[in-house]
Amino acid sequence: MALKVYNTLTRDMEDFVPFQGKKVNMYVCGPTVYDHCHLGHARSYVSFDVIRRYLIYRGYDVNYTSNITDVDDKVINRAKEIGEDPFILSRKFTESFIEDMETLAVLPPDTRPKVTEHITEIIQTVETLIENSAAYVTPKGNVYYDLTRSEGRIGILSHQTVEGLLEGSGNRVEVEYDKRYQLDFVLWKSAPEGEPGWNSPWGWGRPGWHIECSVMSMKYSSGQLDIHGGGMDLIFPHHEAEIHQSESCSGKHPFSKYWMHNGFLTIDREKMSKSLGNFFTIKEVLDKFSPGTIRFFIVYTHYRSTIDFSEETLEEAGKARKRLLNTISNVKHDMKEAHEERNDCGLTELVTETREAFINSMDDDFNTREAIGSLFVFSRKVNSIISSEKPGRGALENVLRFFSEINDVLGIFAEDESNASENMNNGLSEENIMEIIRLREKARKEKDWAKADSIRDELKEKGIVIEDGKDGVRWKRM
RNA sequence: GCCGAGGUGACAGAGUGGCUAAUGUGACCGCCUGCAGAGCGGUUUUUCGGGAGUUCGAAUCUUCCCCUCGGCACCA
Repeated sequence: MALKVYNTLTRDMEDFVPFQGKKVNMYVCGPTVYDHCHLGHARSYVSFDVIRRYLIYRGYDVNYTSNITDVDDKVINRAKEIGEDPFILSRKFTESFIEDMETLAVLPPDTRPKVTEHITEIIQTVETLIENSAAYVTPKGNVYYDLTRSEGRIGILSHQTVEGLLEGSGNRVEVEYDKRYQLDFVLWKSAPEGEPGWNSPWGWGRPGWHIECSVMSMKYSSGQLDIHGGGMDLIFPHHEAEIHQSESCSGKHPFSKYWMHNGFLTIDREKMSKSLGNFFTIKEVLDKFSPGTIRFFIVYTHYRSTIDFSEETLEEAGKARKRLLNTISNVKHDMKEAHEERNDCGLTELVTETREAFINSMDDDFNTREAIGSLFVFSRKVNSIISSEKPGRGALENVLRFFSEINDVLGIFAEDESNASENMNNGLSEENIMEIIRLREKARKEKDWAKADSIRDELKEKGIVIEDGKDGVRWKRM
């Protein structure tokens, strides 16, 4: 079965066939860094991270670019509000963003271009557009894209008619703009001296929002993309503007072969966004939930569906994920006592079956929900096998290797957690813990329950959970 | 106004023509246990917003109706 992808451009499921063989140029619109990123951003970048990882898993050579919009009216306004230098502000939030992505196990892009480092190229591109008579300069020093150049192609991505678009924009005519046609969009925006900006052939100013993505995506690919991604809110006007600009500039069609858009994250069914003020930053959510839980929460939903955020849904995700983590830790535990003998107990076949199911689901437009569903089945079966039979070392290793293979794609089993019982952190070494557990065992033998329980409580406070089982005591870090 | 998404068991959420619909949470039972928690095993929902139709057969296709939600140049 071939990999299928939903393409916003055609509104259809399509077989994924890149322009050239196994090479995939992928670009995902990055954040405007005027504040800490919120969970909605996490949703987008984690979703595309999984898509990227899966393509790699399937043998594609992925070149992944994701930008940082580090100059923009929002950045400047925010800086003004709090009396800070806009460039210092954007650098600070760029760092915050990168830190969040690392925490959530989002692989760093191959290239992470910043707008401020591409001003020359942006100006060149705008010049090219003017030369191609696809753009015009106004007396005020603004440059607009001339949409009459895209006659018949307006609404190509948003699937709206010109009338519909005009009507939609009717209520909010931007009077301060001096464009010829209501739907024209700005490529270069003149700015008063003293405001952040750059010199250009049209005077002091800044790039418009859309042009940067065209410039950077084309620069770091072969001029055409296989996949262009972003949040659904970017479909119009941002991504559509990119199509017009890029194609007018390069002459290559299509600018991007596949357009992929992730669904929103809502709170009480309302879109989480900065402008509505109903957002939680990634850092805020990290105070209450582990990175693994947050990532699992996102990956557990199909990337195009809306996810409604609440503490309950995150808690549920955490519990669900724990089931899988438990199997991993159970298998690891058994490995210690497993013999070399080749007692497979059907595990190898189970792994093969599950891998097949996983790939089938993921091939279907990255259906992570269904893919994870098959992992739960796998998990249950493995638990069942290891609790009733004694599989050999090789078979257990095979299971662990499979989990790690899955983790390469989904990134939901952070090593530090699944490995918790192996490592030492929070002040207590394994030795120490074993020592304490021996003390408690002694107390238990003497039926000194009070003492045993108090030791248990004490360990719990330090984040160590004791489980009295059939064959001895197990412990793990929370 | 224009465009779009969707209504599936207590909840969340897969499934888009065919064995009385995954999976997770919850609930219940059992195992384990000094107790507890955690863990493990099992059980639970004959049902897919409503009507009509197509079909040997539909949650899945067609049509009508009802309802919810999102986008429309700030936005992941």
